[in-house]
Amino acid sequence: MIDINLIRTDSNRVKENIRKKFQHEKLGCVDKVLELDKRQRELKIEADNLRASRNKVSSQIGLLMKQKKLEDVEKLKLEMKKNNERILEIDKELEPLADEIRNLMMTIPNIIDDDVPIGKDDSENVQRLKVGRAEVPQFEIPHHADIMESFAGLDLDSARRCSGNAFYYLVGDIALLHSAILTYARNFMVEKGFTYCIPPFMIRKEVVDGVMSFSEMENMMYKIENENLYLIGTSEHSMIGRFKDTIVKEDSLPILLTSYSPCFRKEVGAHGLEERGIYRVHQFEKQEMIVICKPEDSHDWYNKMWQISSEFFKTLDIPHEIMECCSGDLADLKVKSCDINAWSPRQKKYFGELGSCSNLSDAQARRLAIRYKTNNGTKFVHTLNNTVVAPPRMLIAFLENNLQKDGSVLIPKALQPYMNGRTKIFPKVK
RNA sequence: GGAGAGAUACUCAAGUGGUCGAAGAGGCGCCCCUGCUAAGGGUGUAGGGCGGGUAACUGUCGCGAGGGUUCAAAUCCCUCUCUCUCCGCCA
Repeated sequence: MIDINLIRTDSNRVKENIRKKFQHEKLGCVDKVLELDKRQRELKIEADNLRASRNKVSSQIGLLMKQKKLEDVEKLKLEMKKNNERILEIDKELEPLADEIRNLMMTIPNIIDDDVPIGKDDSENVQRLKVGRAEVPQFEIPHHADIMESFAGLDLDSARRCSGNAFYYLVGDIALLHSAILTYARNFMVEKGFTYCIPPFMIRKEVVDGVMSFSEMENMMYKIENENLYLIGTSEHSMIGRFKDTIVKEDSLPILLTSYSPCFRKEVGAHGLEERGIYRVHQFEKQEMIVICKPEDSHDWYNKMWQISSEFFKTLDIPHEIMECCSGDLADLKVKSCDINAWSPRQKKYFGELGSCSNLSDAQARRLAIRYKTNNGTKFVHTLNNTVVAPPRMLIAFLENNLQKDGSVLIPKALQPYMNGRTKIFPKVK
């Protein structure tokens, strides 16, 4: 939700932003908000004036009561009855007006950053950076599910029987690798100055509404039956929720956190849920980074954050690219966002979303009332989030890029301490 | 799950129908004292949301949320939510 003042003072900018995002059907919302807002203010002024006179008369009545001038009191009471009827009328008209404005405001997207590339959808995202040598080896790289199976490391059949489609068992070295990557990622972030945090894995509806748009919620969140609780889709949700309705100290900013959590996603509407392997699943684990900072600093933090991800990937010998999301691919709450895609020597292209770095500016802060105090009043903070690593997906890239011709997989130096010093793992199944 | 207590501004906290933007305190500003620190004395100051006004200023709403009673509600009534404490259960 953007500041309504921006619509009042510079509605063209808001409209221009909507055009940039190719959501032309929402252009009418802006004028509608202006119109409703005008009417709302007119009514409010009238009601405020009526209330002012009521307040005045009420204290008069108090005085007259003391002087026992009862007939005057009765006269005034009658007057106020009429007064109140009109107030009630106005309130009735005001009530749906406020809801309508709020609903419209919720659909108006956040103002995107000036340097976000303009484009309709993800096909127009722009490559910002390429790191590592994207090579195709002499031998053929099998599908990641096959690689895992060669290590006896993946059991999808049992997972389907136990939990259904898009669940998985990781076993043995593959499972160890999974956990090693997470632990490594956690320590990596702590060394960058981030504080490690384990958040709740379920959150209340109010927090859900604060951190994501309605359509995202519908497609992602699992609700707990008979409870006002949802399973988190990412620790970002509970990490930002941690600050709901708080005023943080100015000198505590920026707040740098790295959190671990399992993530649960319905993936409704996502294509290829039936696709083989563990690319798209209902449950995965993730190390996340969160930054809460002053508005003027969010731009810089955004750049720092995706660079940290890139550096992390580099230490795991994963060639990757940073793709800047174009205007049309940007979720409505986001000001700017980029994906980190890993090289797939099997598919011979970069593949999707091993991580996603976003600047939400004050969108979440506004909804959740997260502020900090300055010399002249309180201001909304800015919130940013970025994936450090989500191991199931990372495993795909990791295995493909570190696979050797003989079927073994190299463990990069950085990861070796977390794999009991092993430099290589070997397939179990011939 | 059972029982009890509570929710007031940045924080703590007083306040049971009219003079409550809401006592008091912390905080914050300035000054003094103490050679650091901890602490002490004096003095000043502000206060949230939404409106109107170039501005000084001004109107209104606000005391967990939503309803109700009343000319008038932090205060009375109803419903709901959340928090804390104790007990129970359990990694």
